[in-house]
Amino acid sequence: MFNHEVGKLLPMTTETGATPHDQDVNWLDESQQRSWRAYLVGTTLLMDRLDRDLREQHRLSLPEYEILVRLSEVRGNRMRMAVLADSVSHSRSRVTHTVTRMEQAGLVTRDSCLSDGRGVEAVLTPYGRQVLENAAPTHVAGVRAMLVDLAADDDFAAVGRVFDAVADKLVESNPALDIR
Amino acid sequence: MFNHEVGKLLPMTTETGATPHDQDVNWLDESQQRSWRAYLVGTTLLMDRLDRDLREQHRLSLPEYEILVRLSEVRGNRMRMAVLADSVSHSRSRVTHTVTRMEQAGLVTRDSCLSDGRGVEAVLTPYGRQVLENAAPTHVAGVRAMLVDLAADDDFAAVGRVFDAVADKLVESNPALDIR
DNA sequence: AGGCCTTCGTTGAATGTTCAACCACGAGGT
DNA sequence: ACCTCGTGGTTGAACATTCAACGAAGGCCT
Repeated sequence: MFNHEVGKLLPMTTETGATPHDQDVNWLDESQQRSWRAYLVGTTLLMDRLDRDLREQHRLSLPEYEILVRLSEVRGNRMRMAVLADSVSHSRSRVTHTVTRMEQAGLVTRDSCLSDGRGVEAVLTPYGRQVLENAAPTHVAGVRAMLVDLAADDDFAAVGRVFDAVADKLVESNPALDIR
Repeated sequence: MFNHEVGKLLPMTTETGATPHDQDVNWLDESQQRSWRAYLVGTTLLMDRLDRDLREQHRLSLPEYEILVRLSEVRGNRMRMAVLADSVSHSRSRVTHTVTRMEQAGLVTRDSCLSDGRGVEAVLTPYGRQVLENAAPTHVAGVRAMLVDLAADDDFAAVGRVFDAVADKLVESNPALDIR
């Protein structure tokens, strides 16, 4: 018998039935599925919105904003490219491109690293700091309005725990290769 | 006095100090900041990884996979483009492009809608179903290993609640405009 | 029938991201 | 000094996404 209804599964579960090596798959249960899908669409909409707000109000993308924040937090307002990349969890290539755009916009400059001939540091400019300081209030307000203030404190703390674990796991299992 | 240390704030909080209209900003507290950042990097790493796994093992991107799932779940395995777009929370344009690629790969076909001359339906092909059924177990295993099984049941349920609220809020406040 | 407004979906260009290849430099061994 | 290897960062092309503009059809009103 041929099963045309794959079943109500979240973006990933697909209770098949007429498929190769099945029933040894550990599908998500109903409630897990709902949570997973809520997370998927919620995250999509949220990131989309935060990015849009920053762009419209400050001509800044979310990834650019994150880089400005990282630079603003360290002493000297300068960071090696690789460290910066790790800290935002983006590929090196991506950070190179992003920093190039930010450099053209006057938000940062590049400076070669004295202690290591290969190294390059991204440096926050006064203008970059200014843009960040203008953008930050808008952004925080958005994060509150669309996320933090919608959740019970305990629930939001749980989100923190869960994704801490996720990040640990994924940094851990990072296939030594420059996987990114 | 000029404040060079912006302060330890999450990707968004930036306790400024020497800035325009400050202190009327409702910054996140320490714990909220940690949660927010964990969520940001965790999500980045997680999506990255799930996408990579699908690509390497099944020549399928995560957005493509989600579309296959949606189609597989609905009666007739066909869906209007707009409904599909809403269900995955992507822009119509994006879905148009994605479906075009998927059509070229033989995963879906397009069919014009009889009841509405403007309408177009995406239809899952048998091959598309096959690819989905092959990919699903891998994908679910990934979702479990990098997320679900790392979290306490209560914590994961909390994630569901939080992002349900987020999605509701954002669909709600959707500026009537075809914002996407 | 005509006109106006909206929604549906597509298009192509601009923008961002990934991917593979690459060069320069540092580290360790001989 | 010389290899060899790994790392840091960049490059350009391929690929994916966004954005603004558009044509086609439905809905409504007169």
